[in-house]
Amino acid sequence: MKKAPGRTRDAILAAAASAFAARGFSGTSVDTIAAASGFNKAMIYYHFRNKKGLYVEILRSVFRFMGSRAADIADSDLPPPAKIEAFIDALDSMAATRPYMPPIMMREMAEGAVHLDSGTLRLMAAIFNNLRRILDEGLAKGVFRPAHPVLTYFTLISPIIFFRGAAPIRVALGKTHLPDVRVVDPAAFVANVKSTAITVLTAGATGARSPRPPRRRGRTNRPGDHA
Amino acid sequence: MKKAPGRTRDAILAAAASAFAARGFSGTSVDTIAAASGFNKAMIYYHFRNKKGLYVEILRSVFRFMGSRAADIADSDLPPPAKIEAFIDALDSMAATRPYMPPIMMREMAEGAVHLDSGTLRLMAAIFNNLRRILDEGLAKGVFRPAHPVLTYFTLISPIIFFRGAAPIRVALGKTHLPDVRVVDPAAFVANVKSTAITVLTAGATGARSPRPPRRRGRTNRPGDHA
DNA sequence: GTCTATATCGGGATAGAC
DNA sequence: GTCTATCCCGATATAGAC
Repeated sequence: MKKAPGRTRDAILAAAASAFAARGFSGTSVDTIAAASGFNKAMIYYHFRNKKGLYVEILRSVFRFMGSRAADIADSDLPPPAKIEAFIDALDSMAATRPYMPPIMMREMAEGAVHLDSGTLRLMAAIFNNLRRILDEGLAKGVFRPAHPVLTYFTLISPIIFFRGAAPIRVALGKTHLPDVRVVDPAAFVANVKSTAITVLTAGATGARSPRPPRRRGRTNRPGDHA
Repeated sequence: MKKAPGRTRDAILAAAASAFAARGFSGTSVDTIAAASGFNKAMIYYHFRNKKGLYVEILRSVFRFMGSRAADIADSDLPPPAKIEAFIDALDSMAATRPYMPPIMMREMAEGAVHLDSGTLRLMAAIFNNLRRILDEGLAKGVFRPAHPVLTYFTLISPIIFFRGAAPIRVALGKTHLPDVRVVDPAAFVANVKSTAITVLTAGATGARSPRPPRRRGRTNRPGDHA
């Protein structure tokens, strides 16, 4: 049925990503992945060295992709605040497009990145460094105030990853124990993260012109959207 | 050597919490926990039903503790902004005192809370509801603007959990790939989360008197980090 | 490249002595 | 309450046919 070159590999990778996201590395059996991919278990060992090899391959692609997007944004000619917004948008759209990313990232964080070889760690560091470049540029241009890059990094990344990654538990809790809580639109959440970031970064900057005054768009924050 | 009543149980719980945090539920073997606790594997099955029973016991204690702290704060007579700060402080001090908490929470989020029975989910919901009470009180008193509780919840929780939970990878990355990055003081990070939260919540509130004008302490944050 | 066995072993769980 | 010994399933990994 399925014969295209590299197709098998991709099917396995896709199935594995979802499975690893849902149940973690050791919680996922190779048989499960094989079944989900539509192929046999032996194919996994044919295309990848072993279970960990498959897992690391996924991690690498995740961080590589994020790193290249971050580099594109940092290299662009957008003004720094727009770069920050683009950075957040990119992160969120990746999380939305590839729902396996947030859980996998959360698990790796919790695990202390023991599965990450030096090359993959470099990819992670690259993402951070691109954010740092944006911050430095904004500072040099006088549109950002000084901000610790690590602190900023976590403040931007964590809400997106957490919100997207916690989607299943969020809806489960909403249905059973918090039925009166209005569902949160992901776009509203992202808009909120963006406007928060911009305001924090631009407030008190040395430079005169704040190229994009922090206004709220969307109805993230409107009278009466409390519970 | 160790004979005090309930001491064995506690030793097992402590060893299990660390192990589960580091390697997850299925990544941790019962033998490992037994060895770390100083007891034998059979003792685990004597004191707890099975591996999952032990795990759920830990989850329950975590959420119960957080829930009771949150309730205390919500019930206190502090002004709402101080309650928010106390809420954040409590969360962070729990994460600092019990380093196993952030990783376990991150893993449970990623897993969609499949290990959580209805009772434990109620405990989680209780934490959220206490935050919501604080927000409602602030709104009623005119010191907070309307804010969606879920959005606020994630914005407060995720940076703390992420930052504390990612401590191992943070230092590892810092040493190997980002040697020039200044180490972030957890206290500075928490201060930043607090001042951001307060400013966001109080900005544009209807009420006249803001019982605690959002001033920043520490140098994490300065003029106008609202949004 | 893809499949069907199958070897091998780790780990959850229990029996039963002390 | 605590230990040793053991059962046994499930999961990684491989051999080898097609």
